Amino acid sequence: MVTLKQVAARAGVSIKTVSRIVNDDAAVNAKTREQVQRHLQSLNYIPNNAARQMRGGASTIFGLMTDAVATTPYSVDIVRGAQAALRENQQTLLIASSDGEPDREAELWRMFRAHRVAGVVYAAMFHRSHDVGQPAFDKSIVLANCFASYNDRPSIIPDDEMGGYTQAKYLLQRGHRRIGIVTLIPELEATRLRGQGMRRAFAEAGVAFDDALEVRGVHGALGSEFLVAYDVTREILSRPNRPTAIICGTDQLAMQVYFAAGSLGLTIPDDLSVIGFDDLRLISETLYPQLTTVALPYYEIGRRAVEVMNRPEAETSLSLQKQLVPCLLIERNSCKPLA
Amino acid sequence: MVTLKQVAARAGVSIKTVSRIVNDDAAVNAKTREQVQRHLQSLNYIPNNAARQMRGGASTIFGLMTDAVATTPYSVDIVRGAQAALRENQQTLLIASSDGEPDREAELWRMFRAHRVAGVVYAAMFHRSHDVGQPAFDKSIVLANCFASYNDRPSIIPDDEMGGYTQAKYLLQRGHRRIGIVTLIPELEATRLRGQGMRRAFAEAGVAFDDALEVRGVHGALGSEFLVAYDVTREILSRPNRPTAIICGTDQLAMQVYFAAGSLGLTIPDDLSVIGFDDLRLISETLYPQLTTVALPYYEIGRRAVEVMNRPEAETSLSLQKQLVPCLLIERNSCKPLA
DNA sequence: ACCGCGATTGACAACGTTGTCAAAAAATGA
DNA sequence: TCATTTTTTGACAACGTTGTCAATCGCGGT
Repeated sequence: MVTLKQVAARAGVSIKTVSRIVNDDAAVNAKTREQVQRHLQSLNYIPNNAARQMRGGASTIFGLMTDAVATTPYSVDIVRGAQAALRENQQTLLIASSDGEPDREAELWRMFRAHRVAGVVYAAMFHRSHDVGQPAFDKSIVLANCFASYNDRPSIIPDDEMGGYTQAKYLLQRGHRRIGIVTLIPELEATRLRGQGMRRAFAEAGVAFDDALEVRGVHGALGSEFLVAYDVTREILSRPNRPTAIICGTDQLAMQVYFAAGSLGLTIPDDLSVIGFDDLRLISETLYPQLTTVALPYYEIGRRAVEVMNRPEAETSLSLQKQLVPCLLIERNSCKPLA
Repeated sequence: MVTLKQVAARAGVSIKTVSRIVNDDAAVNAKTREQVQRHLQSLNYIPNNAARQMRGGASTIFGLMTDAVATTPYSVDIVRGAQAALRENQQTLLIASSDGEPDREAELWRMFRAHRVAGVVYAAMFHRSHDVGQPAFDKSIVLANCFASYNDRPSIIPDDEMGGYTQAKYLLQRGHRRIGIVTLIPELEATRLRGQGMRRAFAEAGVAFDDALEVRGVHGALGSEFLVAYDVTREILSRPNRPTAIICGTDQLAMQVYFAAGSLGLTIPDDLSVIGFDDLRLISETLYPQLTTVALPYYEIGRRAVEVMNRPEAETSLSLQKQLVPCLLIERNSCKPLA
């Protein structure tokens, strides 16, 4: 690799002068600058980051650690969002995934510290609580899609309560009263919050919430789930007074709801309205008819996480500790007002 | 951050001695070692990678550049595979995405060079041809999911020809003769190769290939596609002598085929067999009945890409220039032998 | 010609690490 | 005991960069 020294030798000036030009630093004679620049070009000089960092400058590398569960592929949008924010400042991302193993996670922290990263985003693939056991890490840590149980770290999470509220309100406003709910695993923070939001919407609309219409669409422990949405949906749709709409915990569940409805001869949205969650475009835009859903703002979460990290500590006031990112409605064709 | 110097001062030995212990290098007196180790622990020393690298050691950072189109979320498995391979050697990954912009791509190459990465994996989100315009880069570059048109770089790609062959053979072996094909955009390398593979399977089985049953399931240019699989499938299923099975270019297309079949009162797999491609678990395992499909080996592609990069140049013989990774059949419940 | 000034340039140290080589200490053999 | 070998340790340089400070240059004013 070409070094300043080599360029300096070729150009017949001192190392420092070349350095100045590279960083377009202090005043350099226009003529010299031009000369040297030519050599920089022709030798294809690129500054050595390691040397720069060692010299004491702020590191431009950030770390991103995920607990990577491959079942939620769109969560990588967190990474994309983070990269977009980093890009603005010419920073880069060292990424690694712990696969959920604590040993591996400790190893990664060491690795990040070895690289002297300027900060770390810890991104969970499910909205959940997570305690980063790294008091030794002196740089900023921001949690994305998860939060510390002691609330002692800034964290960026989706506003699931609002998401549930939005789902319910959308259907209630369109006249639906008997609304089925196919939920995710109750252990998930998301499930709890969304249920809360739905109940708030029902209360606001003055409609009684019918617990009997709320069923689990997923069974099994986290990590080894299996879907039962097809069966349970058939069941609630076969009841005497069947619901006119169904709220789903995931677009994936919505997919099974579509099939269950089809198997009973019900057409969406004419006979049944369906609303999803996540906006996995792969599904929501492919379903027929396309799915009205509430988007999980992964991209925005990643973006904000980096933004918070780049902000001077001072600004990271208490009010920013836990940032909620809105979950917005994406209207497509799977819902219909009740005549 | 704690340095060797600080540890040395505390332990009352020279910097070099501490260095030796950190790298459990030459012979060090057992007693000294133990003493110093205690201080290393208590001060929580972690070697500074930048300094190490500057000293001349091989860089442990690799670069991964993607052209990130968010529509194929599972392609991130390439990243996961790469990380798995890296992990074995304590190496790490600097990732960045060009978003398909050449300017941005050039910028990223500079960035990778600035960090003196030991090699770069260029991963495309679609199997396609790509020419890395970086002759200046002296480290190894491996293409993943894409290949150089001059074939001058090692590249790891899915064996799409075999994939298409597998799809067709699977159905032919089960007695299907009239087989519909819902394809991707013809511009894709994958489309061409799979078609080739299918024709090979038909020829081997002595069955005439009916071009009339091959239809496009996607319209529009790359990047702004829209699905028409639902409509075209309904069309071919409405013909007098309708196909008994359908081969899909994607699980996503298969999803629409399911809905098209349902809309005509056809049950899968009893009235129609369907076979997909990609094995997007989000879809293939959620469809009802679950989808038999051919897996795109993204994870393996990523793993091998790093493996090739870590191999000394010598071994990268010509035979390795273009590595095909097999696309294996994942058997589920969407196909049925013809009675 | 001389002085002083600003503009331009360069010598040198330092960042944290490790390879090289020599010095010091300990162990061995006579 | 002393010479010799072996083990253990440390001084120093170097990697590529930039901050500090001093040196040099050009030029206008006296």
